[in-house]
Amino acid sequence: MNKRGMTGNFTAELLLRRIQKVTQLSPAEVELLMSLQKSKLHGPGSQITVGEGGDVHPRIIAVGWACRPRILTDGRCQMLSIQIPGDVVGDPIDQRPLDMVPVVALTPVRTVSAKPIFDAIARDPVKFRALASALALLRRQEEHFLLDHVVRLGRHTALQRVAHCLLELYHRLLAIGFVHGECFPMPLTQEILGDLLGLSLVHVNRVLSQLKRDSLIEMRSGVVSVLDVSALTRLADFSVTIRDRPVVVEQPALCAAHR
Amino acid sequence: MNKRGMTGNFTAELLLRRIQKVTQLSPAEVELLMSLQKSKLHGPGSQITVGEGGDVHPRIIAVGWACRPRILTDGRCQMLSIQIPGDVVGDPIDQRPLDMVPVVALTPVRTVSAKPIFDAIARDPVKFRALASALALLRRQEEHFLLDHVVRLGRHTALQRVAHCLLELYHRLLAIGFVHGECFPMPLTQEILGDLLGLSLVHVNRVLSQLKRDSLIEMRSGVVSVLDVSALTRLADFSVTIRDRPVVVEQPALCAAHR
DNA sequence: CGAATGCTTGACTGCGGTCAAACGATGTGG
DNA sequence: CCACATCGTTTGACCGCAGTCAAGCATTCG
Repeated sequence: MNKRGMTGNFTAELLLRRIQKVTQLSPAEVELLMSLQKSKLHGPGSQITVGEGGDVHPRIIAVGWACRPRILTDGRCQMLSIQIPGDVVGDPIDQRPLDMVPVVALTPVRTVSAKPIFDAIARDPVKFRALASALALLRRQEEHFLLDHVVRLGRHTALQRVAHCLLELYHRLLAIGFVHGECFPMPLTQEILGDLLGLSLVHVNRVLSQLKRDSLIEMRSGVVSVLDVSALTRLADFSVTIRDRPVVVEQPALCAAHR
Repeated sequence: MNKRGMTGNFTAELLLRRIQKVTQLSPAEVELLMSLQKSKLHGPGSQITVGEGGDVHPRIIAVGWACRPRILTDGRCQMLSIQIPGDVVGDPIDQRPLDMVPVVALTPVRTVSAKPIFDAIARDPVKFRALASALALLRRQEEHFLLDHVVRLGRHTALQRVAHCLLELYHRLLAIGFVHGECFPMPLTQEILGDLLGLSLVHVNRVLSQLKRDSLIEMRSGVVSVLDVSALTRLADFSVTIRDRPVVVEQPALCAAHR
């Protein structure tokens, strides 16, 4: 159904779209990405990256949303991240702790194995040089979201956290073409949002109601409409730093900005 | 003053001690580490990693404590991490966002340039193979602390956050031989602790008072005594996962533990 | 239809923030 | 040497954001 009548490998197209916005891939690399097969289905609650033997399998999310939960001893839960289509999980390079954490499907999720990619890069680093650096960029983006997550949890009010989270999702979904006008799909329940943002289910609901009341967003049946991006951005102290190098703080004077 | 009468390069000894607990280095690698010179002094509030031109310089902290602050638009501050002697900052490999963030001295800090290390690894990856993998391990440890930080900020009470933080510092300082008995140096002010743990200065004080009142810790003039490690560990839901592979969660069932 | 899941609302409570003042230690200049 | 400023800690009073408990509602599904 593609305009160019390709094989219709919907899977890698998202990742490809994302990568090609920042990196020029060689034909061989594009071909490798488009050749990925063997998609696998994961029901909600099942682990995506951890295989039967306990070893980690790299996979690309094609459809559905996932997360990386950390379960506390009292049974409560804190999400480290949210994964959406086009995200690579279980990246074996560097054995990063974040990628060693189990990834759990939140909706029905369809993935393809990314092992051919990493095998190819390991076999011929030169030929797949651009692809490797594109994946490194994805890793950096992920860590960037993690740093934002820390600030969000540490210093933002509930209102700011929800707004900031919606904006992050807005920009991430924009990059894979999932935003139509000002609307995007948002299958996360309010309980999951609470576990992500360090809030209670009830309070997430109250905050969302307020955002709706103030006409900043709309939300119906799994679809969010961001009515006022700039107002939301101001409210959430959100900075669009999806680029390569983060902004460097001007002042050497630590927290001298304290008034 | 060393038992073996070495050059007395106190600097790299801490890093060396840390590395040799987990990795066997070759004589050439040890020699490289011990040959590092040109230590530089940074006053409190000054940036360590960012040089004059805005480029990032890798350095090893020899003396003093530092942090990675994120300043919000309203002037408040959230620390992403705390750095202690033996920590490598501004690691250029992978251009990790965390290592691109400015590192700011909290006390007077003495560092040495780690550039010779990364140059050597780039020049002869085989010869300095063990050193490279040791540095990769340090990066992983750092990311591990970051993940803990997220959980701490998201789901812990003020009491747990402070306890958890003290335990993290306890174990990190233990690894570089800075813990004597149950005491260790702790030059962080309560304001900095607040900025690290997402709490107000006042509340940090209240919590510390409570921990003292309950005889879990003592604290006088920049020295902390952990009186009851196990009680503190239980209180803070702290897990000692400084090893290579993090523990894998048993249950595939997401947050089914929710009672 | 009932059961399960997720959303919404209200009442109440308490953890932790804010404001303010005072105290102790350290340092500095007249 | 003392007066004074600075920095960090400590304490009290007050308040509000957000958690908890509980019930009711909406939607989907078997």
